[in-house]
Amino acid sequence: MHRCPLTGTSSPADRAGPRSRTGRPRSAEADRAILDATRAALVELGWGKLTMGDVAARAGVAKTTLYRRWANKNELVLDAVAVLFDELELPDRGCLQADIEGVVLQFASLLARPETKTALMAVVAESTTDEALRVRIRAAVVERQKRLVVLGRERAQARGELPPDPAGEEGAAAAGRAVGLIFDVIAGAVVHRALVSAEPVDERWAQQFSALLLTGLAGLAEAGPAGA
Amino acid sequence: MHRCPLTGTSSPADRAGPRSRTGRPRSAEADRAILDATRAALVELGWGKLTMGDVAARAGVAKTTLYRRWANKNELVLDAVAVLFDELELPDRGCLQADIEGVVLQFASLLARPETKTALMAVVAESTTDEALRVRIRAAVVERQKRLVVLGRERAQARGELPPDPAGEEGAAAAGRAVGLIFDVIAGAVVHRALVSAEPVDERWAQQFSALLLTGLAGLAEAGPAGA
Amino acid sequence: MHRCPLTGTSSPADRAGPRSRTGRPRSAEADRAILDATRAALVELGWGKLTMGDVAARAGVAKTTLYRRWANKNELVLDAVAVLFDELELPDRGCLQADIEGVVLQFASLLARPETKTALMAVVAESTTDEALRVRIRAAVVERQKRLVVLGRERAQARGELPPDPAGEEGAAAAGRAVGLIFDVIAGAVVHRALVSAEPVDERWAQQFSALLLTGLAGLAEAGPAGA
Amino acid sequence: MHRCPLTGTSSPADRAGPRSRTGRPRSAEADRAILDATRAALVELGWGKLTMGDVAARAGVAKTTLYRRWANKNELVLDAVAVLFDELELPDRGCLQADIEGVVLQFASLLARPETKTALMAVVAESTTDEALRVRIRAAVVERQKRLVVLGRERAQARGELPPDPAGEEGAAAAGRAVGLIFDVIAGAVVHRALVSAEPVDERWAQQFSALLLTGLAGLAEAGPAGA
DNA sequence: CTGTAATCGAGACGGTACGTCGGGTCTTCAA
DNA sequence: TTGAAGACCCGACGTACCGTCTCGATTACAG
Repeated sequence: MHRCPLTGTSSPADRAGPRSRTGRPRSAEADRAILDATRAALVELGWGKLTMGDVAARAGVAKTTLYRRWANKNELVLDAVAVLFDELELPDRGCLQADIEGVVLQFASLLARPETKTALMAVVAESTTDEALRVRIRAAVVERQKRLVVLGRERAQARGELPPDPAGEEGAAAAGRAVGLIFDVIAGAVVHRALVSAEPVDERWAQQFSALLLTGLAGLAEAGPAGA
Repeated sequence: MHRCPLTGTSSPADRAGPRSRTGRPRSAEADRAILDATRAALVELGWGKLTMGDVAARAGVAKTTLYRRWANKNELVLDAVAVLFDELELPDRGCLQADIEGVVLQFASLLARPETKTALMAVVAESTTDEALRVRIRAAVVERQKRLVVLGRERAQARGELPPDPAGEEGAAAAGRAVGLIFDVIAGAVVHRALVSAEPVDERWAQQFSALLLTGLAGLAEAGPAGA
Repeated sequence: MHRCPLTGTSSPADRAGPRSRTGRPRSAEADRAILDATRAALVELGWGKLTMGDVAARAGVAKTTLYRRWANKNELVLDAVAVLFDELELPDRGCLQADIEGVVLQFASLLARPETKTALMAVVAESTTDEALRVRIRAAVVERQKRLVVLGRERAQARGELPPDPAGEEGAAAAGRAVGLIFDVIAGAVVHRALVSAEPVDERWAQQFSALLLTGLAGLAEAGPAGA
Repeated sequence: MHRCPLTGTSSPADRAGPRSRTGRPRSAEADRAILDATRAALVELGWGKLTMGDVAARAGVAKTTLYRRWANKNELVLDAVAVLFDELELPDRGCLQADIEGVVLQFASLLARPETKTALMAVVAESTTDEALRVRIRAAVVERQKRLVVLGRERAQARGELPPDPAGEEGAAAAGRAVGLIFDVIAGAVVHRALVSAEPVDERWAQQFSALLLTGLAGLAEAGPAGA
């Protein structure tokens, strides 16, 4: 296969290996048009009814141009949706609970967008039988969100709301595990409520959840050094 | 339309509307064979490559027979997978934390099965553009799991690990919200770790997660009566 | 391959082997609609621009229905055009030369029809690399025309314009060779003038050609018994 | 358009309109390589499966280079095949019948070559819907062969086997018609036997055909002055 | 010896058709 | 009425060629 894995930042037009020195170069504008068209098609049609031919037509591009860049619908849609996760930020709201509430609501509003909600689950579903896609998801989605957790934790430690990371190699590993745990709890709870339970993630829920998590974190911090 | 919505317990062969009194009765064996074939196909092919024709061939049945019982692929797969959730139980392990750990590991091992993991996410993805399917999912999956949370909570209250539900209509509502929250946190975290982060849900993770949740619940119980 | 060779008379719907006793039978109307549509498309578009999709659309039929009956464009077009050769007849014009002129003009007017002219050469061209097609052409076109030559010869013999076939096995072989030769001369000359030289096959040409052939036949008949 | 019609003798590299005095000149070697590659591809693949890209690759040349010289597949293939007709000659075998037999066998052996047989019919088929191609075929194939007929006739007249052309304008016209007729009969019969009837053009057939034609010509010569 | 102008290989591009596959329906015959 | 078989319509798939285009790099001739 001549396509190489997405690093999470490179544009697809770059991904033709070592950039062949000869021949007509790939059109960067086509890249942009295709991704825009993909998002538009997701909004209108949803994952299930989105077709490669339709995306090509919307982008004013030949189908071959799509397939030259992406091996299949999964990878195209993932790339199209991944950039939306760049919008997530962690504004400083003064205290940890407010920060958590903020990120929960922000994430929830991202999931409320039709292109995100329909695409994300579908791509995860496909990734259960497609190792390459699983790797791409980690790079394009998981890592992009995890850094928010890392940042929030550091900020809370700076404020004294959480104890500093334990020293040593083992301490770093424990901190890493904590970040992973927290990330799965936050993202998992929000996604599950929004898409599986199919109930609204509103202010009240965000507040209750944040309270639960905050207390839990405090307990974890106490027990952590000894327990883990 | 001659098909009626799945209640979550009835067998598909029962669902032929007013049950015609004449003609050849539907084969119950066909039902079983179809659902078995569906699960087998999910394991081998995953959701994306599973086809109705293939399921019919595996089951030794005509496609007509499938469509007489299920309106489409989504509903068939959902029914085929839903019964797996009946395996989930809540054995009494003596204390709340152990109970939580138990249910987490049990759910994780269910999600580790290829037919569950690929089908669940796919069906949820489809449900974002299919209201009927969303309803079916609630009945077949969400409610089936939620009762475990309810049961666990009652058991913990009986043991005195959690305060009893507040009285009154408003108290019942608050209790309901708490169940929903806890359910989304547990199921969401496990699903997210298993499928999105794609990392193992092992004893250590289950223990850490349970500790986090337990502390959180205690805090919630204290603040709950006043705060919510 | 599940398709069997054309016998020249059977309808394509019959050609599904031993006629499976089960399942929905093939639509005879679809057969007719497809062949009609093929001829119409040939007239409008010519061989080169005729597409399977377009034929299907004209016939109000799915592409799969075409492919279920014919393996490719060549075979479809051949079948569609072959029936036109049934129109050729040999009216008794009283003497051999007049009969020859008649058949020449008749064949020329058949070749003047756009569907015939574009299709015939194309199919012959393809047959140079497709043995199965070559067989089909013999059955559907060559044999259909050759019988006219046989008939004309018999009639001329009855009139005493040509000597009777020599007796014996060898005589029959010689007669067969003569028929083949005459056929290739007539059909070849007309096709070549019409399509390669691209000049009109009019009364004058037909008369000249018939005179040439008639004299040649007389000479052949004289020399034949001894020379061949 | 910068391409001019083929005269039948010019090399494609000459045909760049007013021949710009500046810039890099076209590679004559490329011309040769392309035509060779085209013939090779015809042999291996036949007309139907021959592709421009494949020819370019075989010739070690870019597709651009092909299209700079030939407008399309038809014209390229025609040019590639046309030169083969230059091989046809008319060796003096002493008498008219022998000359006819010679030319028939020679033409038959040319048609037996796979590149000729597949290309000739295909190009003729295309020419039924392409006027420009028809003109090209006349120049590249028809005229090239017709001169053999003219030559053979003159030789036979010199030998006294055929009467001399009648004098006057009308006589010249009649002679022209006779050449055309003879040409279509010879070429048509051979092509038809070889490609449509798909039977061998061997010595015996050639001899029988020549006898037929010779007698016919004699009769035509007698009747001609009066009848035409 | 420097510019101008055409060529060359390479390969991306917009199109059109291909032949196949899957979804879901319909038709026939047998049970 | 159900069930197996299989034809049907529809629409998308991913591929293959077409003929065009844009690159960077050559290669001639003109000044």
